[in-house]
Amino acid sequence: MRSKISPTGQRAGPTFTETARRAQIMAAAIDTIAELGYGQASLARIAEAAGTSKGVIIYHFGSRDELIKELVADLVAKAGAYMRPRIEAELTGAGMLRAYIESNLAFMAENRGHVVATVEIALNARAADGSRLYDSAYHDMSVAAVQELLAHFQGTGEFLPSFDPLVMALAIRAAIDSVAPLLARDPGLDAGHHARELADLFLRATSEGSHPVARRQSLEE
Amino acid sequence: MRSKISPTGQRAGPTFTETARRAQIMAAAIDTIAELGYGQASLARIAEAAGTSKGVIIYHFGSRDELIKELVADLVAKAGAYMRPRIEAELTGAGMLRAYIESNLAFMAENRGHVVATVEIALNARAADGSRLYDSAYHDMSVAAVQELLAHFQGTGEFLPSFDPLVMALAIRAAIDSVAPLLARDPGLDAGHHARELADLFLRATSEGSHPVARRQSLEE
Amino acid sequence: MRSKISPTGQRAGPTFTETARRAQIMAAAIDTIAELGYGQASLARIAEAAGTSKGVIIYHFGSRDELIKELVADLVAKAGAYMRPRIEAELTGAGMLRAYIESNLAFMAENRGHVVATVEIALNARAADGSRLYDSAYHDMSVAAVQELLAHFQGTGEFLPSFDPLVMALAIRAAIDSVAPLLARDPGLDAGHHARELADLFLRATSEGSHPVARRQSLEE
Amino acid sequence: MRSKISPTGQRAGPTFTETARRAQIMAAAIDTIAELGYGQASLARIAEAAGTSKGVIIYHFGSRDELIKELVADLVAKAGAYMRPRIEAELTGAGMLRAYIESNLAFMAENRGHVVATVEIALNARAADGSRLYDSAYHDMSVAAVQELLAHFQGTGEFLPSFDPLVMALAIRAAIDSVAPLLARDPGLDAGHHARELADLFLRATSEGSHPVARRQSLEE
DNA sequence: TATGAATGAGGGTTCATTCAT
DNA sequence: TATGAATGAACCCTCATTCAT
Repeated sequence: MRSKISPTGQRAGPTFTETARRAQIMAAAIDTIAELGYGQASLARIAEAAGTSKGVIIYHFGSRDELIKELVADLVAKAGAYMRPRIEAELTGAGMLRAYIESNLAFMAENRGHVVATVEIALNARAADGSRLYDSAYHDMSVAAVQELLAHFQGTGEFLPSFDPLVMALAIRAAIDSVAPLLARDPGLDAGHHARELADLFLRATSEGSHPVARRQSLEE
Repeated sequence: MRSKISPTGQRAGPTFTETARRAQIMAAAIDTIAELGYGQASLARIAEAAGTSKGVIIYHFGSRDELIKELVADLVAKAGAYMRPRIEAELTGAGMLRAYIESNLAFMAENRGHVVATVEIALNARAADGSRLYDSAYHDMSVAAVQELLAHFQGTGEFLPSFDPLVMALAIRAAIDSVAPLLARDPGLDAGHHARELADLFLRATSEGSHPVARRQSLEE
Repeated sequence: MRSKISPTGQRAGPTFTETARRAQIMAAAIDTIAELGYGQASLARIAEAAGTSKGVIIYHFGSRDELIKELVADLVAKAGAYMRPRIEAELTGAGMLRAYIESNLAFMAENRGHVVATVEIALNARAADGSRLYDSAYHDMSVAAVQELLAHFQGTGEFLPSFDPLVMALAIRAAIDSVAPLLARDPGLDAGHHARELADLFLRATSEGSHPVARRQSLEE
Repeated sequence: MRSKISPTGQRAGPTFTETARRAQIMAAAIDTIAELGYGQASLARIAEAAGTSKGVIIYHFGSRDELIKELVADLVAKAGAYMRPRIEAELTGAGMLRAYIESNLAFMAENRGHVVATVEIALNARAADGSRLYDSAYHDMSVAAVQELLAHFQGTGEFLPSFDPLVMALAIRAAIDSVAPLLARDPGLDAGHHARELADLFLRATSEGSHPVARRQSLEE
C-alpha cells in the first residue's frame, strides 16, 4: 500500500507522486464531504471529484475509513499549529480565552471546507456497533483543554468562581463548532465580526461585569 | 395509503390500530436513530426494532423520508407546546430567556431519545442534491425566535445594546443543541444543573454585569 | 430474512414459495460448485444458474457462507439417513464395514452433484484466518465413526489386532472421498463395481486372510 | 522477461540473482498457499510474505498461473528424483509397493509445505472454463504408474489376480494424498508410522493373506 | 532488474422500494 | 391491512495485471 521499509534497508519515504496523489484525493474528499455530507460521500463520488477511480483511493489509503481518519488527523494538526502559538502568546485568562476563540474562528474561516468536512465526520462517523468514532478524541482534545483553561484562571481569581467550567467549556465549543455550517452555507459571513462577538460574549460570561475586559486589537490586524 | 374519504362520504380518520401502529413504528425509529445514528438506521433495522417488516413501514408512511419528516414534526410540535406557555408566563427579558433555556433543556431531558434522534436527523438528512433537509426550517424556527426576543429587550433597554443578537442567538441555540449528544452518551447527566448554568451564563452575557440577575427558582420546583 | 416468530404469536414456518426458492437456489449452487469449483462459484454465477439475482440469494440465505453451510448440512443429513439403517442392519464387523463402504458409494452415485459440491466445499471453505471451516466437523463425523467401528471389532477379535485403526479409517475415508471427483468427471463410472472392489480391499486389509469374508449380495440388488 | 539469447550470441542463462529471487518467491508462495489455501493466496499476500511487491512476481514469472505451474513442476521433479531410485532398487512387487508408499510419505514429511501447497493447487486450480488444471496430468503420472505396477505383478502371480488394479491404485493414491492435510494440521504426526501402516494395509490387500509379507526395515533407517 | 502507480472487473452485502397476494 | 418476495442500484473492497519509470 504505502511506504514500507524496502528489503534493501533503504529508507523508503513517500514518493513525490504518492504525496501529490494523496493530497489531491484528500482535497477531493474534503470538498465532497463538505458539500454532500458524510453519508453521501461515497468512494465513487470522491473518486469522481478527484478525477480518478475508487481503486486508486483504496490503493493509496487502504480503506475509506483510513482516508477519513487522515482527514481528521490532518485538520487537528493544522488547527493546533495555527492556534497554539497565538494562545500561548497571551498571559491573562481573558487574553487566552479571546485568543482561543478568535484564532479558532480565524482558522475555520481560512479552512472552511476542511473544517466543515471534519465536523461532518465527527458527527457522523460511527463504528460497527453504532458508537461515534471521533467523539471521545474530540472531547478530550477540545473541551477538556478549554475546561482546564477556565478552571486555571478561576483559581487565580481572574475568572468568576461561580460558573461550572465544564458547562462553560461545552458552550464555548458548541458556539464555535456551530459556525462551521454557517460558513459552509454563507460564504460571505464575516468571521472576524462573529469571532469578536463570541469572545465578548464569553468574556462577559466568565469575568466580573464591573470592569469589562478591553477588547484587544483583532488578531489578524 | 392512509386515511381517505370513504365513498359514502363519511370522513374516515385514522383507525385506532392505524394510530397505534404508527406510534409503535415511530418509537422504534426514535430508538434506532438515537442509538445507532441516522445513517445506520435503515428501514430493516427500524422494522426489526418495531417487530415488523420493512413493508409495513412503507405502507404506513409511504417512504422512509416521510417517516423521518413525521418524527421531526412531532417533536417540534411537542417542544413548542411544552416551552411556549412557560416562556409566555414571563414578563422580563431575563425571565423569558431563562425560561427559554431551562424549559428547553427540561423538555430535552424528558424526551431524550426523541430529541437525540431529531438532532441526528437535522444534522444528517440531506436532499438528493446534498443540501440539508431540516436546516433552514430549523434556523427560521429556533434561532430567529431567540434573535427576536433578544432584539426586543435590547430595544427596551433591559439587555445590553452592544451585542449582535444574531450571534448571541446562534450561540444560545448551539449551547442548547449540543446537550442532546451529551444526554445520549451519559444518561446520568444533571440536566437541571446544566440548564441553570447555561441560563446564568447567557444572562451574564446579555445583561449589565453590575446588577446580576437573581436566579429564580428552578422551573420544575 | 427467513421465518421469524410473528408478533401475533402465530407459528410462522417457511412459506411454500420460500421453500421452493431455497431449494431452487441450493440446486443451482450445487451445480455451479460441482462444475466450476468452490472458488469460482460466486453469487453472481449461482444466481445466473438459478435464474435470479444475487439479491434474492442474500434475501433467502442471509449470506453466501450461510448458503454454503446449508448445502453441507443438507448433505450430511441425507447421507446419514441413507447409510445409517443399512449399516445398523448388519451384525458382523465385516458386514458393517462392507455396508458402510457400499452404502456410502451408492449414496454418492445417487447424489453426485451434491457430493462433489460438498467435497469441494470441505476442501476449500476457509475462515478469515485461513483455517478450514468444515474440517473438524468432517473428521469427527466421518473418520472417527469408522475408527470406532474398527476398534470395536478389533476388540471382539473379528478384525486383526495389528493395524492402527486411525490410519485404517483415514485410508478408508480417503478412498471413498476420492471417488467424488471421479464421478464428476466420468458419468459412466460403475459405482457398484468400485464399491465392491473397495469393500473387498479393506476387508482383506482388516481381516485374517485365511478365511476371506464372503462377499454378500450387492446392497442394491 | 526471463533469460533470452543475447544479441552477441552468448547464451544468457538465468542470472544468480534471478535464480535467487525466483527461489525466494516460490518459497513464499509455498508457505502462503500451505497456510492460507489456494484461494486466499493472492499475489499481494505472496508478495508480502516474500518481502517484495506484486510487480516483481509478475516480472519473474509472467503471471500468477505460471508461478503456480512452476511450483507444481518443481515438486513433481523432486518427488520423482527422490522416489524413483528407492522403488527401482526393489525386485519384488511387495518390495516395490512398500517402497513406493514409504518413500512417498517420507518425501512428503521432508517437504511438508511444498506438498501441502501442491495438493491445494491440484485440488483447486481451474482453467477459465472451470476444468481442473492439474488433474489429468496428475492422474496420468501417479495413478497410472501404480496401476501398472500392480497389474505387472498380478501377471507374475505375486499379487492376487482378483482385484481391479485401477481401483486399488486409486485407493493407494487417495490414502497417500490425504496425508498432506494431516501433515499441515498436525506438525507432530509420525509419518514413518503412518507409512508403515499404509504399506502393511495395502500389502495385505494385494497379496495372499496366508504368507504375510514381512515388513522390511524402515526405508530411512 | 525492479518498483510504485493505476486499472477495471468482479467480489459479497446493504439498501429503499415495488409488487402480488 | 399486512406480508413475504423480489429488484436493482450502490456500497466498500480485493484482485491480477499493465505501464511508465
